[in-house]
Amino acid sequence: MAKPQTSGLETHLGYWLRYVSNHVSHAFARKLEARGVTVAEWALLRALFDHDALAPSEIAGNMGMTRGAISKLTDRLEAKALILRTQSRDDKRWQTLALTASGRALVPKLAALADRNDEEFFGHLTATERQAIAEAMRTIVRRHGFKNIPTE
Amino acid sequence: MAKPQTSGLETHLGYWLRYVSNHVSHAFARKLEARGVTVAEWALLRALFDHDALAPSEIAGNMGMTRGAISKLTDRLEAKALILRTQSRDDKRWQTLALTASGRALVPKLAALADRNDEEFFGHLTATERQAIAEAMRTIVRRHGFKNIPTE
DNA sequence: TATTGTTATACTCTATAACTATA
DNA sequence: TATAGTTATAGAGTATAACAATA
Repeated sequence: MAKPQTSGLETHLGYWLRYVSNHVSHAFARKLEARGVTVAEWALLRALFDHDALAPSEIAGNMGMTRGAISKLTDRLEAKALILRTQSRDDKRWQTLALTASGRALVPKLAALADRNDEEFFGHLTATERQAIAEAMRTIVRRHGFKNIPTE
Repeated sequence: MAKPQTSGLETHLGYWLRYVSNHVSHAFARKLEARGVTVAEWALLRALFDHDALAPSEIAGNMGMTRGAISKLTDRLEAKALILRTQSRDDKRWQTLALTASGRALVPKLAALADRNDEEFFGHLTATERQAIAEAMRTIVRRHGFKNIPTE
């Protein structure tokens, strides 16, 4: 009748999610490494692929990172010639970020790596299982009002 | 007929797991902060709760961390008087780590925080849903031979 | 030599806060 | 003053590698 007083690590669903997520993410990071980018850089490049000309502070809001973190991230991406900073004429405090030609060319290749990584870890699940898990995760995001794009 | 060439972030199950896992883990970290420990420290303390007198290199193997990382971790835990380092008599290269009285008293309180955190994020799911997700994760761990205990 | 634990270095991401330039 | 972007600092985590002590 007495519940165990001290639950173990493996009794928590959060433990299992973190366990798998860490490995999946690290495997993805190793794949991206061959292209010279990190997971955070991939997330930003992918965002610019759809919405070019975003301002750093907008990105900070979308991705749940601080402006300082975005500043360092864009430093690295600019040094790799994957994005371009442009000052706004109207308000010189604002910048807009956009992909360079080589940045835009790279994104589909990175997306293919993401596809391959997902297939590697979740390919054995049925489509129904994958959808059920994804839906459960989306529900949790909705219920808790998460605003960040994960970058780890 | 043509598949989209450049898949988006949200098309990958790995993205959703990382998204939710990061938030769940950060929420847990904030709860642990009130007790002055990190998630990595919690995982080590919980391991010692079951298997006292582990050697740092054994822990490194179990948790998938380097010996250097364990060394820093045990430095902090010893400074907080939660664990004790003891040199082995037989082979002076070996140490054994064990919980102090206050360390042992703390673990059940941390476990309660973990229970509460899990309930907060996954409590709305049915037992069947939770078990299905946990089982899917365990299967992935088994298939890929993961060896690390997640500490982020 | 091989192994244990420690230390040093470097990098990523996180967070806070001070700083500049502009409005 | 308020805001955008930068920079500095500090901490936790990762990884590699050199190191001393011991076997």
